Order: sequence, then structure tokens, then C-alpha cells
Amino acid sequence: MKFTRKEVGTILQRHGYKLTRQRRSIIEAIIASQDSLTPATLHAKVHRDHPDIGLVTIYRTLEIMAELELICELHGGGACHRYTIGQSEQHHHHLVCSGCNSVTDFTRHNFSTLEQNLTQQSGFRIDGHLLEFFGLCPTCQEKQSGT
Amino acid sequence: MKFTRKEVGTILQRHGYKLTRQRRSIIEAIIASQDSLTPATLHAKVHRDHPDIGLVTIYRTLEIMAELELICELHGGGACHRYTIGQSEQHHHHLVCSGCNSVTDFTRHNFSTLEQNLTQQSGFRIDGHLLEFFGLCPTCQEKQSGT
DNA sequence: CTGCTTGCAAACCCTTTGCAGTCCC
DNA sequence: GGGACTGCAAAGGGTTTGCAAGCAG
Repeated sequence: MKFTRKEVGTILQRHGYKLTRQRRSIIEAIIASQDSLTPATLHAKVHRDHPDIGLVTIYRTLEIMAELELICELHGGGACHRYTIGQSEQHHHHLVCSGCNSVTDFTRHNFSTLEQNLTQQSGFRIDGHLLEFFGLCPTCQEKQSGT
Repeated sequence: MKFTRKEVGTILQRHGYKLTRQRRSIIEAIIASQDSLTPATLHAKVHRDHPDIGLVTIYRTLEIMAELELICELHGGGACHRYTIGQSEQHHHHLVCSGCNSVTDFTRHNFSTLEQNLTQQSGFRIDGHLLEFFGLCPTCQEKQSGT
């Protein structure tokens, strides 16, 4: 399940970070957005309602949230440095729309067999993986065919 | 199978690009390296034997090679903008060492079932995916335990 | 109150671009 | 020989840092 505003706030405070007005706005914007966001687009969203919040604060907050794994960093489809809200509990992956950057989470995939095979064959100690799918969401498919 | 020097040269020329002394050196360095390389580390390698080759040429050559899919861009484990030599024929994935950045390719994985399920459930038209594993190669595991 | 947090501006990368000379084919 | 390619230097863009003022707890 995706993190709620309350959960994010609690986790930040539990780790000794203050829950400032600016951080609340940034968290709100990330959670409210269906899309993945770059620092710049996130700043634009936050800036609408809170014109006094600077881009620097966005960077610093993203850094903290990534550190605490409250947000996920996306890579697929060309653009790095895009973020989406994280999940509590489950390990999950992302399906990202190349058109509108919207993100759908999914969990049902198990790599344990593959990881075991890879470990046996390569001798690597596997610490993690990165899996993303990209394509077009239903809405963007319609837009495209409608043109 | 990974691209050979000859294959890379042929493909470049087939696409109307000239095979200059600089490009030969860059291709040589990428193929000779077991590791994934950033533009800067690649430049350092090339620069040793050919001090007259500029970083700008590295960027321009990487751009062309990525465009022609002669090299693969890596994302996992934190650092983006790292490249490794591509493969002819097979679709493949990478296993990257977080210690020394060495790359091992693997092919045996089939996402068609997963992709079908995702398409059914989300309505996405899936165009591609990104899968990387990261961990420690045998050599770096030894170094770590030896410390 | 105290120390974390913020905003501004400047510094700092990394990457791209303009241009004149060079070189592959 | 001609057009693609290169290197230099400069511009460009995104990200980080120093510092004084502000604010959460």
C-alpha cells in the first residue's frame, strides 16, 4: 500500500527530521500526484500554492525521502531523476507511462529462482534489482490513436 | 554475443558514420573494459594512449553508439550514465557489481507472461522494460571479507 | 530556546554548442 | 575534394553549498 501523508510525517519525525510547512507541502504534492515527478515539476506544483518554497528545499527534501525510502526513483524510458511515492510493506515495481509519466505499481513477481541461478552461475552476491516496465497508459493510447 | 570491434565499425559505417582514429580508440576502450564506464572514466582510459582525444568526442561517440544500440546504458545501484558494450542478436540484461562496476550479461528470462498479465490488469500497452541486478562480484566479495 | 531548516545567491559540476581547422572516404 | 568529424572554449542547465535569518519541537 502506498504511503499516506501521516505515515510519511511519522517516519520523518521518527528519524529526527522536523515536519515543516514546506515539507508538508512537498509530501502532499508527491502523494497527490499520479505521475512521477522531476525536481523541477515537483517544484512547479508546490510553487502554485506556496510561491515562497524554493527549488533548493525540494532537492533537500527529496534527498531525505529517498534516503528513508519514502519515495522511489525511476529510470526507465530515458528520463532519470523522476520520483514517485513509495510503499509500506511490500517490495514492488513500477509500470510507467511514456506519455504522461503516470505510474502504476505492481507486486506480483518473484525473482528468487532467477537470483539463485544467477548467483550459482556468476558467483555474484546479489543485493538488489531494478525492474521497470514502460509503455502507454490507456488514456495516452487513446490520445495517440485519436490524432 | 557481445559486439566485436569489427561489428561495431561495420555498423557505424553502414549508417553513414566515419570510422575515425578517435572512434576506433573509444570503441576499443569500451570493448576492452569489463566494467561499465562513465563518460569521464572512458575519457580517462582513452586519454592514456591518445592524449589528444577530448571529452567532447567521447560524448558525441557515446551518443551515436547509444542511438544505434551498440552500447547499453545502465541505471542500477545509484549511478546513471554508465555504459557497457551491447550485444548482437539477443535481448539481454545486466548484473552489475557495486564494487568495481564490472558487468555480467544474462539472457535467460522471459517476461511475456508477466507482460500479458500487466497489460490485462492495467490496460497499458507495454513497449519495453528495464531489468538490472546489482550486487558484489566474487572478487569484490573477497576484498570485502578480507578487510 | 536551540538547533534544524530555509531561501538566496553563488559555486560547481556535467553536458552541449559554435566555430575553425582536420581528416576519412 | 567535400562533407563529416574534432578540439577548443564558452555557454548552458541541473544540482549542491555557504550563510544568515526563520521556525519546529
